[in-house]
Amino acid sequence: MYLLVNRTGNGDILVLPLDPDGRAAGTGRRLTKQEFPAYALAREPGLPRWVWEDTSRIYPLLLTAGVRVHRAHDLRLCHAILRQSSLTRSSTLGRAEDSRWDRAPASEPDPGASGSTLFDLFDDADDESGVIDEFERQLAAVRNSAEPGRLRLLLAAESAGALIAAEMQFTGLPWRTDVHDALLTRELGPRVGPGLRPERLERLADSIRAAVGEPRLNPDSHPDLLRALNQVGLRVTSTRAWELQELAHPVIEPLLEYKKLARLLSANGWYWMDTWIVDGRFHPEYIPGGVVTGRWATRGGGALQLPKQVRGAVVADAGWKLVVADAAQLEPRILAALSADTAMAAAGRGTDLYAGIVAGGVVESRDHAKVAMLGAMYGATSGESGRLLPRLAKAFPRAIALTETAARAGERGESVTTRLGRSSPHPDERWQATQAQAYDPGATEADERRARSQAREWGRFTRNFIVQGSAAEWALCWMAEIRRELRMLPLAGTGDSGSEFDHAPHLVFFLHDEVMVHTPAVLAGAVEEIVRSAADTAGRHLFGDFPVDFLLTVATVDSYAEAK
DNA sequence: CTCCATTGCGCG
DNA sequence: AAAGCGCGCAATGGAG
Repeated sequence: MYLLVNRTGNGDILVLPLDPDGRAAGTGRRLTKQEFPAYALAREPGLPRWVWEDTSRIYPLLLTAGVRVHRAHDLRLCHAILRQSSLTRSSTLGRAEDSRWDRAPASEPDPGASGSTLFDLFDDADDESGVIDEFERQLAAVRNSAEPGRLRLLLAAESAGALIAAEMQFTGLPWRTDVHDALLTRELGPRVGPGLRPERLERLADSIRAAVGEPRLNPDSHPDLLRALNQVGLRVTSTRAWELQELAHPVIEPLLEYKKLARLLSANGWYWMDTWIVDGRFHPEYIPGGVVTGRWATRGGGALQLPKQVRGAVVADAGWKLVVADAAQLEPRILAALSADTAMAAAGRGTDLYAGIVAGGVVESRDHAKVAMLGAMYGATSGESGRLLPRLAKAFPRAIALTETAARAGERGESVTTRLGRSSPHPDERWQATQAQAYDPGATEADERRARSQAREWGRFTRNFIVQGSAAEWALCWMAEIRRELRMLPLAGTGDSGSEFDHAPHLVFFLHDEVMVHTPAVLAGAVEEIVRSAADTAGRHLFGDFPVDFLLTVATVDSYAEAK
């Protein structure tokens, strides 16, 4: 059963039951914002699927009232998928002109809170039926597509992801500011005021200045630093660490150390801590579908780039544990399943996939296996990776053929589609124009070269899209399944009935192919079991009976730094 | 002053 | 442009 939720201009909530085809079925109710959570809670036992425009805007209303829902359909996210998918290209939704559903949402939080806003205009222009019509179009597009089952799974997974994202932002990641502060002080020296360098950093800056003989040099200025390096005879064209690493000169060691610590200070220093850690929790804003391939993005706080350096500050509460799980070699396993390459799937059965490739005699070392695989999925042509590719192609012809086919499609400007139906965007007009230019009778050699290089570039994008995007789908299904099973977990032993989320295991972090669950210590074993079985379930959802393993590394720890 | 591109580096 | 995908963010410095 569907329950459509729509917000009126004055902040009230309209709820309307819909039939399986998305048509109004029964009478609607008008609720105030305050009444809505209790209403939702009362309906949850019937496991309705809540249909709303934007989970990130409406769900916090429920979360702040302590109410969580099982299932949702996020119209904005699902629209984006169906609009682009080659599987629904001929649907009404696929053929329509751009509408408000195709425009980025205004980033104002809580539109109902203030009086007259842009949102009121929306509501006057787009009443209830606009939302119902959109939902009907989406259901029809799925129903009439060649792969309704896959698309339904994708939309459910995407929407579940939106629920999880809102919940994780709301709950936050346990973060010990005292541990973080101690770590910063150990590395950088005691905290100093804004604009000043901590002691350790200042000393390194002095060493750098002395080594290049420029007492006033600001090591944070790339142009100045580059000039100074050239001045002392170092033939570098940039100040990148990997390039400096190769050189022998007294300035190199302090400079590399400076760069590392300066990065720590600016990216995850005290200022970051003050800004993002509230009451012992890190609350990043996750953006489901924020990356073209379907991966999540984040806004603020750099949650997807938490350096290993500071992970020690992520510590479970007293009496609690962190269960950290990581899908091992996810993308190559996805590739094996996508291409039904049984030899490659076999190489990863019950073991590290790269080790399996070595054991099969394809290459000599795990490092070679890894660099060759990554190269195949990213489109490397030269170097070690390029040299090893033929051996992979011989051992795993189906897998490599799939990546090549995806690349060729991109080079022609065509889109590619993931396992569940997310399609890559088409290249823009400038790309098309450059290609057209190369076919012009008057085209120069340079025109052709430019077109070819640009075509290859887009080919590398589509080549990777199909793997990265399908892996993102697997990860969403995995996490959705974890969430579902966690909620069914009996909370015996915690002295709690289970309605209070403060006492139940819950997801607190997600990083492309890695999840973290914060759980009462007594339930850690059960959580590990759930995380593992959810991976198998996700594999079956995407690939049916195809015999591919999705191996996990799972660790129950007190601190994130202990995982891996 | 604000806006924007560039550089560099963190993550998968 | 590291050799090859996808991101976010901070700092700098030039342009307006």
